[in-house]
Amino acid sequence: MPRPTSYDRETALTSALTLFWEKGFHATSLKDLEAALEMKPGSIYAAFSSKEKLYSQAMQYYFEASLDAFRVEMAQAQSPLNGLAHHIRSYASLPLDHPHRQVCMLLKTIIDTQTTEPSLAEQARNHLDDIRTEIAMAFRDAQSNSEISAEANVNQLARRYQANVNALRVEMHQGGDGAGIYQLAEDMAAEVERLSVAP
Amino acid sequence: MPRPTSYDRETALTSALTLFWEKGFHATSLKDLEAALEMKPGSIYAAFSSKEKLYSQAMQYYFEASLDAFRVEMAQAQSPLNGLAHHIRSYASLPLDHPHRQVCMLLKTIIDTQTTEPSLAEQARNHLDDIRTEIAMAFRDAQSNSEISAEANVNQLARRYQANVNALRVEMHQGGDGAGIYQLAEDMAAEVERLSVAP
DNA sequence: GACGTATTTGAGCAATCACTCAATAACTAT
DNA sequence: ATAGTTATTGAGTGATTGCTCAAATACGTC
Repeated sequence: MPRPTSYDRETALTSALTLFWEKGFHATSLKDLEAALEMKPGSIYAAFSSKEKLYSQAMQYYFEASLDAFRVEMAQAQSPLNGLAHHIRSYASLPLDHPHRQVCMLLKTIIDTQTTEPSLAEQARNHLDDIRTEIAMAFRDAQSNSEISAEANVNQLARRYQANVNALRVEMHQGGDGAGIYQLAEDMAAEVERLSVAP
Repeated sequence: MPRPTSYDRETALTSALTLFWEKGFHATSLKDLEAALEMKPGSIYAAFSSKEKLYSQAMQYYFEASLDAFRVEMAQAQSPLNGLAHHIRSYASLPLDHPHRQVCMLLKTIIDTQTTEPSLAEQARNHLDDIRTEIAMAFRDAQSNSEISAEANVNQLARRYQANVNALRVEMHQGGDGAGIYQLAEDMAAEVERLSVAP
């Protein structure tokens, strides 16, 4: 009976995500969003309530997509440790203009909104915690496989691993030369592989 | 002959720095700055030309102070490698409410202004490069002392070191529990010390 | 083809943004 | 005291901010 929506929600969220990720929460205006989503202000507010809630939903979408992609990567890996090492190397081999060659959206959100929109920062923090838990699970899998030592502290390893990925992406964000970035990723991947115990 | 300025430039820059560091470039309004600097808009513009130039000067001030502090730390250290390891540990032992328990101002600037105020981002990048050069010099000193291997690539070590510090401060920025942070810093410091060759 | 429902429209809202400038105040030199 | 010089003042600039809402529109149903 009613008139159906003319926009695709997923497409709109993806556009919003790209824009927010690029410019940040404060520097992105509704005019920018209107252009990117090809929606008029009224429609945006009918669909997403507010700029902050739109950001929140775009971030949620990003988080779910990232986690899914990570799980797929791990499932396809030869072993958990291999998957983790490969994941790091995959960043360095991204094309120079790839949108993932920048700081993680969640990290950017925390830095951007910690003092001004604490609820967005908190959501981002929670998502990062969830991802770290997923990383810890991969290390635990490696433990179950006897790929790494049974005494290793998987939570600590996960924290270090995530810190490394964050640092790598921060370096990439600066658009640095390929060689330095590649070497850095290689160092970090090697650090993961060094955990492997002789079979 | 002329009327002297009533404000202290260094004090004003420090106040501006604190505010910008906390809220970021875009979320800091001139009203905020007027309150923090205790100056009226006209005076601010007479002294600093624009919001962007004020930010630039505050960042410059931050950079010089940071570099000076780092050099003092290194000069006081028992050895270059000791100094570098201690520097990392010093972050983790900072009081929980200390203003340095957050992401580096230069890193925040890059993430905040990369697409919107490219010249600020470039300035921040240059400052970070200068700091990395200083770190590389410390590693070179360690090499001269035969504290680390003569074959070590000091530029690569410096990049890794800086990446670690960035990652550590990103973790601290999230206000995480003391134990995890402490352990992370300890891991990173140990990584530096592991470079030491037997005497 | 007309009805009822829900979406889309876009001009326009008050508030805030970075910023300006003519007037005033505060100092030194004479 | 007075003159000369510069800093400070703060009301006010036009532009832009996030957001609203009455009107117009597009659909499925009967």
